[in-house]
Amino acid sequence: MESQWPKTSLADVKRLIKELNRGQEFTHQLREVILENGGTTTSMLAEDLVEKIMDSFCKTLSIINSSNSNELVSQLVPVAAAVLPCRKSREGSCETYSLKDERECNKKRNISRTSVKETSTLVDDGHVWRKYGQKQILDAPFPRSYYRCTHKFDQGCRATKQEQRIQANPPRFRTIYQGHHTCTPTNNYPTVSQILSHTYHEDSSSVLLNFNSNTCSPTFPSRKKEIKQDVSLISPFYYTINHNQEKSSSSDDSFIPSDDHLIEAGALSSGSDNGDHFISSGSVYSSCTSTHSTEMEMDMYMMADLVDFDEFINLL
DNA sequence: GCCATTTGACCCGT
DNA sequence: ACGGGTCAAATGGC
Repeated sequence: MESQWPKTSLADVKRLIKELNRGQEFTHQLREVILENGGTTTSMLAEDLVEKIMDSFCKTLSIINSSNSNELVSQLVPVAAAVLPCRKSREGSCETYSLKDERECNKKRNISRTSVKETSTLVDDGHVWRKYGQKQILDAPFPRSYYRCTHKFDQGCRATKQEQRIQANPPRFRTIYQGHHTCTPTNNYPTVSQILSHTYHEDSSSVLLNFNSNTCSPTFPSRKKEIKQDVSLISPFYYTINHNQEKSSSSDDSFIPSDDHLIEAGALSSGSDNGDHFISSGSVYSSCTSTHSTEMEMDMYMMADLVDFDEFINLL
């Protein structure tokens, strides 16, 4: 299968995967260290691991950048900045993050993540919310509803959202998500091999691999209709690896023009399902369709868990 | 009876 | 002082 890839693109993808995998492993180790220390201020070891994670992600960005994939980089940088802890400038540090970036990062540290989604209907984003207030907003024709994650008190999850109707006819709703879910999953996640095995054994079926280790929602549905999760919250991007030289219709932003395959990235539209290119969030979505395309949507927040990227790329 | 929603009161930032 | 966000008692549905 590797021969189907253009050499340079394949090499870049493999390097990218490897670096992501490293970041995953280091993050995992860091979590272990933090857990061992009972969540208190950690040691030089933890600091070193954070450095490695930063290095890993910076290299990933450089690899992508060298592939002239500016659009993907433009999406990766803010995501990585949100994921990774800010740090002081240090000799030999990755050039991807400038001092200005770090200042911006520090400035935004205490600002909770916010995203806005406008939809024609109030869709179930897969999370369990508890309404805690409603208020009439000045100069707004419709009241605004306030929701918090149902796990706010039992798990300290601080995710909230606001919903407000902004237009009567046709109906239009604005949902503002703040913070991200820190509640723990209630079930186990499949491995990549499980995903691929499941996918290829069930023709035209689809499965979801959820990277979102803090999700409150079901994570391994077998049917597309069940794969409805919060798209806006995690600022996702996604890749399409098309084995049939067909440009995916799920994105307008091709970042690696290639001979045999396309890997695409783009911001997701709100919860759309356009047949073969179903979009979900916080997840890797694999679809074994008639075009044999595989879509991967990667939640960069959740790199610490679940997926062996080397195994994944080897299986492609 | 339990749990989610409603809604007026209160808090806080500007 | 005002407006937006949150709290918490009251209410309603199962």
